[in-house]
Amino acid sequence: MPEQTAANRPTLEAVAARAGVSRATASRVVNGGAGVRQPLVDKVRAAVDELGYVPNHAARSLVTRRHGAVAVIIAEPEFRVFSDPFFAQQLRGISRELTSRDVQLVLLWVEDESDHGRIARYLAGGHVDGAIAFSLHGDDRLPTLITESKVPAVLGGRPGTETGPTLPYVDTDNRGGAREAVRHLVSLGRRSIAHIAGPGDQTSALDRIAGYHDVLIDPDPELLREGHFTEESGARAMAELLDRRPDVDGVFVANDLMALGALRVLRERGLRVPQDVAVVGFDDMEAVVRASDPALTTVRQDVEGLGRLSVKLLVKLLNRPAGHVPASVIMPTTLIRRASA
Amino acid sequence: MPEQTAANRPTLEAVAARAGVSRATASRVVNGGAGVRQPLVDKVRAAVDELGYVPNHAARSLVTRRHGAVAVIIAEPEFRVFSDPFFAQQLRGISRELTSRDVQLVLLWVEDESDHGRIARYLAGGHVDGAIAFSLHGDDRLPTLITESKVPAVLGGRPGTETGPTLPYVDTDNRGGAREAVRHLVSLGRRSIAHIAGPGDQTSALDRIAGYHDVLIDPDPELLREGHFTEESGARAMAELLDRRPDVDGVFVANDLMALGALRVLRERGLRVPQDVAVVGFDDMEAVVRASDPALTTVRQDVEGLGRLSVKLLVKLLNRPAGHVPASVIMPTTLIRRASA
DNA sequence: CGCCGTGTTGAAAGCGCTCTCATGTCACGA
DNA sequence: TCGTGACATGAGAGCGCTTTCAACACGGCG
Repeated sequence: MPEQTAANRPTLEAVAARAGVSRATASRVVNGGAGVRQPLVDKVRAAVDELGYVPNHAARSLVTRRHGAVAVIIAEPEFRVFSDPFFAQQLRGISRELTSRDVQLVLLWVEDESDHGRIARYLAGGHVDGAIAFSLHGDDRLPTLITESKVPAVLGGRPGTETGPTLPYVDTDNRGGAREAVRHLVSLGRRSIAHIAGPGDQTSALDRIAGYHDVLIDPDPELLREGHFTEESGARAMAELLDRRPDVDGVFVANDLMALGALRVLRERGLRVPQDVAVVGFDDMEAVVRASDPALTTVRQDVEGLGRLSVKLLVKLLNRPAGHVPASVIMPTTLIRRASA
Repeated sequence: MPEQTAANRPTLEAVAARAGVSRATASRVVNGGAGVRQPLVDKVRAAVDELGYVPNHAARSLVTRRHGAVAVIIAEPEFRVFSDPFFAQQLRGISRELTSRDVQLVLLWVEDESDHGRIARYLAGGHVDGAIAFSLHGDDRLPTLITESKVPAVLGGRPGTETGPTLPYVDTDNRGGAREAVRHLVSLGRRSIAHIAGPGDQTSALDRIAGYHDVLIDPDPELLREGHFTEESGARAMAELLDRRPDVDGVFVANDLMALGALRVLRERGLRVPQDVAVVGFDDMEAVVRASDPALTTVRQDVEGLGRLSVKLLVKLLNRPAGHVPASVIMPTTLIRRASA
């Protein structure tokens, strides 16, 4: 491969000349070689190798109107992205899946509403073939914005109370997973089963509450407490719970991190887990589960799989017969039984 | 702004026609309007607004050979990205700084050496104006790869034992910060000062060790223990330390997370901090520091600033007079005095 | 009054590629 | 032998933009 800088890259023209074919034929070979006879294919391939030819993406996009790139929009205030592996893991799933399709990932990090204009402009600018937005909160205007930009897009996580045309989404079966967790506690013979929920502006938290209510009809409101998905808020919720309902013998906690806090408080109060109080978490986050004592029984969700799935859904959307929007996808959960329940 | 899909976007031609000027003049206005008289500037601006014109990036790149995009290469095995806010924070700094310059961020996540080919191809493909790679380990071939791709690039963090042409980098003053930490312990009158270091394949860990040695000439090797930057490894190192050198009265721990583990062990052993053993961490990671008891004295590094700085350095590199490579940049640290030392 | 420099505008080339369409080739059947 | 259809190939248009260069207008100066 000859020495070359960004400036003097060989063009398809050069490849064609070297291979003794037309630019059109060279182009066909570079794009798969369909409809070109083998000897010519070989010649062109050889020329490509010898010259170190790499197609010019801008030129290609100009004519194909495709970009081989997808925007990933993270709308999340700083603290959550940092405290929660959830995002990194989902992003990794997306990254892997895009990579395997040879599609680039353009990261758009939205800090607040003041960024909306920029995002809208970028999407409308037609720089990407599609978009994946994840982590949306109840009142987020982002889905509307994205819809208006006309860029094919999917959401990671069920959107909130958006009206208007909705985008397809992927999500974990939060409600079903919660049901399974609570049913498990019931099957252990627990009578006073509490729920430490996540923040009410996130659909995942709401869905888990719904699952709790699916199984336990009309529970004492004191048994339902809200945390912020952090260890500390889980501890606080557990403490309050014990103060008001000392008879509690089972707790379904909306995520593992809060469950960790709950376990700590139970330990501090001298209560045995699972004998006195059985605890079930949600997520099956490796680092957290490993740190827990006793080992945490929890509802596993495949976060990386969620990321991958969002890409698959987007791809389906991009290849759809015009006007047909694919259905949203819900990923199943698995109850992982360990020592805590 | 008229209804439009990705397909029927107005072109510069349309804007020019509507404004009653040539395409060339319209282009000048769109790109700042230098050398065009005010009345025409206004007319073109109006036409742009009325038509909702957005320049076609591919067409522009094709002629300017610039892309308005930078690749950010994360080379890190899964577990660290997740356990350590360091990366998200640095990424956010980069994202913010690029956004403010209207440059897009293309994320390339490198899992292992098998991805190197793909990365090299992408960089050589000339899709981006520059690259920022961060989190490199001692034997990483990535810098070489990047250098060979001829794409202007900077590194986040001092690279390891690479030979050959090195890329400019940004890094925290790990050595200076470590010196400051150890000097502080000395100033407190501590006599047996230990160091719990990070893994030996990372330059940041090595530099902090060097800083420790700068202050303490020829310390007992037993006072130096290695961890993996995790809470647990910090605890283990502290336990070993106490077993072998029960006289230890000061510890400089290479990061806050390990310091947290060290504090836990000290507490478990009934030792008072700082009275019996003074502890200094490194990073000043908010979430960790908040969880520590007593409040952790630590060396603050501005991680987000590091990310921003890497962008600034790259910009300098891109605008350099040919052949002139800007110098690497080291960011200063600050000792934050709290209760633990 | 003519010339020249300065500043503004437009015509047109061309960035590197894809893709349509016309042309050519070849095997086969009539 | 010739026509025919299937397939392979090349010529060339054109994607939307920037940028050079020529043309032109205008004012000041000799």
